[in-house]
Amino acid sequence: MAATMADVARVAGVSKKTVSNYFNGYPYFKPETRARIEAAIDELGYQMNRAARSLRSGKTGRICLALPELAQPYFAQLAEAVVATAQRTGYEVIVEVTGGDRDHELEVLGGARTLDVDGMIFGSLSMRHDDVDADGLQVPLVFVGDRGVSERFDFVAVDSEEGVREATRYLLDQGRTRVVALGWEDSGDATSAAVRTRGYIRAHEESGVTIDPALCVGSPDWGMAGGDRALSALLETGATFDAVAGFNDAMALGALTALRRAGLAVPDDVAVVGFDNILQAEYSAPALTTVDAGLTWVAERAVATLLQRLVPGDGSETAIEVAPSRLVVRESA
Amino acid sequence: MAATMADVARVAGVSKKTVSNYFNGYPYFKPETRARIEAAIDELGYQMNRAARSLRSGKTGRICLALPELAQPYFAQLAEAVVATAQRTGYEVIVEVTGGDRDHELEVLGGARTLDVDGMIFGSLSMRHDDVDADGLQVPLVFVGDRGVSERFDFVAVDSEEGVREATRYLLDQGRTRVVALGWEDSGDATSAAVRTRGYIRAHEESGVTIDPALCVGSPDWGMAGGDRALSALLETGATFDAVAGFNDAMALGALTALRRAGLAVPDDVAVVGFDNILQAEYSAPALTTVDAGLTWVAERAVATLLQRLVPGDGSETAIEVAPSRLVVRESA
DNA sequence: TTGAAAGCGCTAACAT
DNA sequence: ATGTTAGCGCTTTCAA
Repeated sequence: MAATMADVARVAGVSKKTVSNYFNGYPYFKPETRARIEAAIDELGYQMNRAARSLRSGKTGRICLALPELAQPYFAQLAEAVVATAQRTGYEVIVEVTGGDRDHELEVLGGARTLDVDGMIFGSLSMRHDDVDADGLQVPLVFVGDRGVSERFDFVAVDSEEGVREATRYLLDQGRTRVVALGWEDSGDATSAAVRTRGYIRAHEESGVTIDPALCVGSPDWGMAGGDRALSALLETGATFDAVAGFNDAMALGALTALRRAGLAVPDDVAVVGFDNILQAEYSAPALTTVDAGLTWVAERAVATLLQRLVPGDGSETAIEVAPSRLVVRESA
Repeated sequence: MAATMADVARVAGVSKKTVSNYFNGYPYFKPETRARIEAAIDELGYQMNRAARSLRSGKTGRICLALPELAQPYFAQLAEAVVATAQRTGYEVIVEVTGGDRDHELEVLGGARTLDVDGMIFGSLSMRHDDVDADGLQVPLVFVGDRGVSERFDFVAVDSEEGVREATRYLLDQGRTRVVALGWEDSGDATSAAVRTRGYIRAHEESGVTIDPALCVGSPDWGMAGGDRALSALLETGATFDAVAGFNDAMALGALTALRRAGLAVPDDVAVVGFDNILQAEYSAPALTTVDAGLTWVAERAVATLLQRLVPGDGSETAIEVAPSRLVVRESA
């Protein structure tokens, strides 16, 4: 049987409460008391029972990170940064993969209590935020995603509209006029796709270039496979274009593959830009011009904001923070 | 205040135990009792307090997945598969990122109790397994890694020696004779690098090709950056070679970048193979010939083996399972 | 600066 | 097929 706090107290010749104080960072100890406690802990190899502490204190020391997927480099890199930041602050991270499935997302959202976490960070592509029941939440929640998709929660946002606008402008400013919108979605919805589409449109308006609807291709899958498929399909139609604005790096990377298969030179025949600046963007052939979306900054702010909410007396306003982003020019455009 | 089981019992007009039975899958219920309980749960929006359940039952319903990093596609894909499999079985996954740091690894290993998990899956590159204190473990543990690095724990292994041998043979059988060993480590240690190095050596022995020590390059970083750096450095020395055997896909992908920068054609001047078959291998330019290491299979077996150990009466032998692997030929070789 | 007692919400053991 | 009792190991009053 593993040692309990009572055992430690007995061996150290103090009360349970004193040992508890020790573990909770209580500062006032006779040096001798502290030494005796530490010796007892050592001798018994005592490790605290977290379930008991949770039950009593109502805190778990865990947060949940819910993501549509983990295999996508963007989410993997976000997750690594979140886990690293949380670890540094003494929190553990439960990772939930929702598959971008709305029902699963809502289930996770409503299940914080069963999940047994103090708070949640939610990175979502699929969920519309306006119909989330904010009052039904059992723990603090921080969203991570595209600026503009929500105003009602703590939100660490990537200014993807501005980023895609900037990337598209970079293409247009080169004199390219037929730019494929890879990820297009012209809905009024507050989705990542719709937000980024607006950036693409604004760039064209600014440059006075007319958008050809034939170059606006959506993709249900925002991974490399999806980008490849969408662009290959476009190529099949016989459409001509001199650039591709991928609404994320993975799709842009997929587009690179499709172009290579078609024998088109990048950037000579077709220039390509992405958005996110995932690690892989630097190692594609050619290396991908993209917009750095401040992944690490986002992760750190998300954790910091959440932990702030966990502080008992916290009454600060709902925070919307926007990550700094910047164009990263490489060979593909 | 959130509802407790006692509240549910009162509203349903039954005892706490009956409600508890309901949640624990007890099958014998009067239909009416079941309906009353469900109505009460609904009415109160009851969600069980997991901390209390854990404290009492000694089970947490959580496992820990410890990995050197998450941003590497191989680990990200492994993690996604582990999380998905665990979710399917009703377990949550706490992800720990060790940074491949031995001290951190040992800390995680010894901290299962404080971590509050029922078991652990440990994917490690850095840890030597022979000095892990098997008796000090507080929960069942399953290792995931290269075959041959451990015999003392439940182990779901990738036969990387055989895989690298096969990949290297594929190069040698083409008549290539100067094959770079990217990831080389000629230590007697049971590390991934050493194991894969043996595969490279065996392939050469079989083919009767002499290994040039100048082509054996190690890399502290097994990511794309590391592969790029190591191969670039080799190129600097003026070494000539007609192929590269990357001991994992990420390094092979980095090598592709280095070769392109040097103006070398793949596979005409230099053929490249990797190991793992991560998703990205299909989308590099050119697409990477590699060995599929059965990532998903590994994740599923690891979870299944761990859950088997969690079954109370389980007394089965330590299991060493080896994942099926197979060469995947693409354009790069 | 430390101690004693109560109780968090659940399940195990036993009873019926 | 359902109820009663006890207690898991901690933290939280309250007291000294």
